[in-house]
Amino acid sequence: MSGQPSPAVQDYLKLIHHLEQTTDGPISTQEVADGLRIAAPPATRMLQKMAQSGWLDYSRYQGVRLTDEGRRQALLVLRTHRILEVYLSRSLGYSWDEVHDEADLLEHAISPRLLERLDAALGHPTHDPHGSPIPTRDGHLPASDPVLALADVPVGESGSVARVNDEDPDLLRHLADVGLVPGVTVRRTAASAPWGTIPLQVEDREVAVHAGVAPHIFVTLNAAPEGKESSTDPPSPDFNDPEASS
Amino acid sequence: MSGQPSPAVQDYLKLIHHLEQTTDGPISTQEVADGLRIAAPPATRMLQKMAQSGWLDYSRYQGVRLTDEGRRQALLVLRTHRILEVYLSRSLGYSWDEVHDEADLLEHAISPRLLERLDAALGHPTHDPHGSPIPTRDGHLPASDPVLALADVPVGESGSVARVNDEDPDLLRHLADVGLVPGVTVRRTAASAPWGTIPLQVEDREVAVHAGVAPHIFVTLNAAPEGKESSTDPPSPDFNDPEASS
DNA sequence: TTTATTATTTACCCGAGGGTAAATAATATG
DNA sequence: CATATTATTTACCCTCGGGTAAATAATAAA
Repeated sequence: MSGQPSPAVQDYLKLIHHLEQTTDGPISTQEVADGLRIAAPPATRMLQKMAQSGWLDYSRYQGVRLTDEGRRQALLVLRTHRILEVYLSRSLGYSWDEVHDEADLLEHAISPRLLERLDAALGHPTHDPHGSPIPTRDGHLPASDPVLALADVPVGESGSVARVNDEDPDLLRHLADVGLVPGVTVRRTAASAPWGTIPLQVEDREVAVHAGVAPHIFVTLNAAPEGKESSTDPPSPDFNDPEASS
Repeated sequence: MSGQPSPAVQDYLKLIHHLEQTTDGPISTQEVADGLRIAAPPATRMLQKMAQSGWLDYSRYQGVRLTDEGRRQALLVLRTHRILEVYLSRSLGYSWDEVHDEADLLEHAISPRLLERLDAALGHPTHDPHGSPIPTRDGHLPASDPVLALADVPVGESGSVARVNDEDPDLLRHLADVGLVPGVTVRRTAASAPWGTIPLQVEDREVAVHAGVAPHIFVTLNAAPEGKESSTDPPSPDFNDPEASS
């Protein structure tokens, strides 16, 4: 049903997939309209049409859910987006707070062939610069290790930064400044200090971040809960290395 | 007037500029419609609208001409297109017969910022892989040396390939095969042989091309009309090096 | 110079994807 | 439980950029 989705449909699919990641129920028309910064009526109409095309399950007044085919398409768009992010970051010197907007511009214009060329030139990266996994060519997300928000890491425990929230460029710049990028080892050295500050050990440095940033950083806890013992090192496959900041 | 032209308007501007290169009178509605592979009526309507926006001079039944502002815009699109061609060719291993289509896909999506980054990364190239000059950032074409179609080069004369027609991928593949790429030295060794074949000396090799290809190759004649004497070598500034063929 | 041919234009239609205003369903509140 | 509020939907509008059919102007041929 419906060959290649239009750029607009791709944007809807991408957004709905994103919203489904952080919501369990169906996605409301309102959330979609807000996310795309358009009015609700055109969103309703588009969702109905996309349901007819088989991308969504839609029931009046109840919101939408991606179908399997819709999810596959969404993941293909996401694959394009994230490969472009890696390319902009690694090959063109973009900092990781700049890549998102530029990838949004390019993701609907690039040919499948160029995409695969970029992917190959990059050595088939598995994660984007923020640590988000890159879906496979056939539209599936490989299962990833369980992660924990840094806010929920118990005091004393350490782990490896797996992914950071990429929605706020200001946050990304700050994280680059303090060295909280995917792949680094981080340790909660103490309970939250007064004035909402969280003391951390990032690699060898002691830093303190505002409590508000902790929920946006996701780590994989180290196997050994105590001591400096690190059993096997490579839980981080091929993380890229976004430069510090602009 | 009219801030950023839409992708469609950009395509019209680019085509009209191209047609003006090989036609002296105004460009007819028919030529535009044919060039864009659309029907004449929508072309008429669009040309009228573009005239209102100040891109074109249009008079009923008489065809169109680019205004200065229209030409400037067309050259900016061409700049984007050609820088992308150089990038695809040099940095991503595209052969010179593949770059055109891919550049067409990307030229409307790339941000000005990324474009300037590519331009800088390439060292501000002055010509695309086919030898066509790249317009400047402010939308002007630097004056270039006079060229002569290989078909019009007198027997015995030699010159340097400045530019080749980039409209036919098959022709481009053939030219790459025989080594007729921008920058090489070519010499007409004899008059056209029978069966429409033209004998040439390309660098050190003797080749013969079909007479039909000669009008699509443009050379700058060497100062010295005879002998192997080549006065000063660098009339070709920074030509890129498209690989042989796929 | 009249006529046939071709190019151009006008007057329409279409789908895509935005917008508003108003009706209706769902939900929260008194 | 009745009512106020909010979300959703329907019914309509718009622009953009394609399309056809038919009228008209320009041009070539008889």
